[in-house]
Amino acid sequence: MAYRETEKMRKRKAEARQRILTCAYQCVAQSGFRSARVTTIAALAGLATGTIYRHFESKEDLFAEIFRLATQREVDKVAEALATEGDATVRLEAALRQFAERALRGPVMAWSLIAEPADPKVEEERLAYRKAYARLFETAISEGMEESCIPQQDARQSSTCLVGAIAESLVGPLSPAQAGSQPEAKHHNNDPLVDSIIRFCMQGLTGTRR
Amino acid sequence: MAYRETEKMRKRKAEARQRILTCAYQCVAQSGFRSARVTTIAALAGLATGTIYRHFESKEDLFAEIFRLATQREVDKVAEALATEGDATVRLEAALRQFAERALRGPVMAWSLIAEPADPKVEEERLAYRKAYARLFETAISEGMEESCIPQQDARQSSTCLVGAIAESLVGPLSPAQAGSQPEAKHHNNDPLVDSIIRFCMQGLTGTRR
DNA sequence: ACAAGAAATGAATAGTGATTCACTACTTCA
DNA sequence: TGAAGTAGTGAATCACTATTCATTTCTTGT
Repeated sequence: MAYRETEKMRKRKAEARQRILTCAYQCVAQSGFRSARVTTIAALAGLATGTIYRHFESKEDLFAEIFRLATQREVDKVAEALATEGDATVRLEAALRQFAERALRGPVMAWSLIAEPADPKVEEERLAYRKAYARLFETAISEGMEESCIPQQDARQSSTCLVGAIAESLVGPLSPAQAGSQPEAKHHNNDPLVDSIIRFCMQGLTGTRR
Repeated sequence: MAYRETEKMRKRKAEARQRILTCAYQCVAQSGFRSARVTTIAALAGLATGTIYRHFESKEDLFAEIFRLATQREVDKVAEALATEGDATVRLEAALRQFAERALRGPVMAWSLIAEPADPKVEEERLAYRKAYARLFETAISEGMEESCIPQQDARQSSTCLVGAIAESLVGPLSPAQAGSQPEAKHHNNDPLVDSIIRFCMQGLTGTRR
């Protein structure tokens, strides 16, 4: 016997894998899934094309993983906003705001996550992603109903509507056609667009004019 | 000179074009854009593959046109529902219901129109399609504000939220993963799903609990 | 240093389907 | 009927990239 995988090698492989993910992420964040090429990613990572395939089954799998990562990041932020002080409506409002503002700040990635056409495996992840948001909101709505600051309703259905209303409102501003028109480093805090989305959503939830 | 396009020929060509559209429509309604093949469509229309290209620039163009047609049909129906008697809220509610119920009745086409990944030109049409709905709703909302049965708000923004909330709520039930589970000839009138979507939407609009 | 194996390489391959185009068949009109 | 022009045909081509794999380079333990 002569070669056995050692800790050092394991680590190096893990690093390579990580680097691939990072570079692929970068590609996608820069111009979406559609135009991301395996060859480009490999070059960017300083690896040969074939090497990608030692770390990932297929391009689709790689992309699905990127999607999962990007998603996790977003969902975590929203979960965080949802975990602050205040009654359910306050927390939900903060969460919706977080969702919308983050999307407006990273429009290409947001668009890829929300609306860009993609391969089946990625689409699957997308459904999961939307469900993750919906679940988060659903829980908060249920809590709100218990605290009775939100009237009785089908929490799952309402959360789906929330996700839809926000996503749709963002598609216009996010879609690549509009890409150039967004001045780069805009803050998007207190964006009136975000305010009116949130007003609609909160009204839909509470049935209370604001 | 010997051959000049005559009325008869013009008509025959128009018919062929129409037939292509019909067959393509059928393909899409049956299994979506992704799996529709130019060759299949040609065969279905009783034409050679190449003939398709005498009538349409490219597959993308053909599909964009189908999308436009299908869209027009749907939008017209919603416009119709919006043109009935009653105050703005009543009419809007009827329109939303029409939108949702029609989608549930023709799930494959609805999914293609709402969510199926597609080529850029088709995606462009999709944006237009969603905007067409939004515009319709927007007008009704504005009317409602004048009639003061709907409180003051950004009508465009709200209409976008409506479209998003409905579309998102339908994606789950329509997505091909669920396809088999829908018993074929279900009525979808008084579907509780539709009711709760509509409740959310109308609350969002009016801020009035129902 | 060497043998045994693992990892990396990247040019060549392959699958997929849209699109082309040289050719045939048809239409028109004198 | 025949010349001129148009429509229809469909097998062959092309474009695009993901993926493969024979070969090379690197690691490891003796």
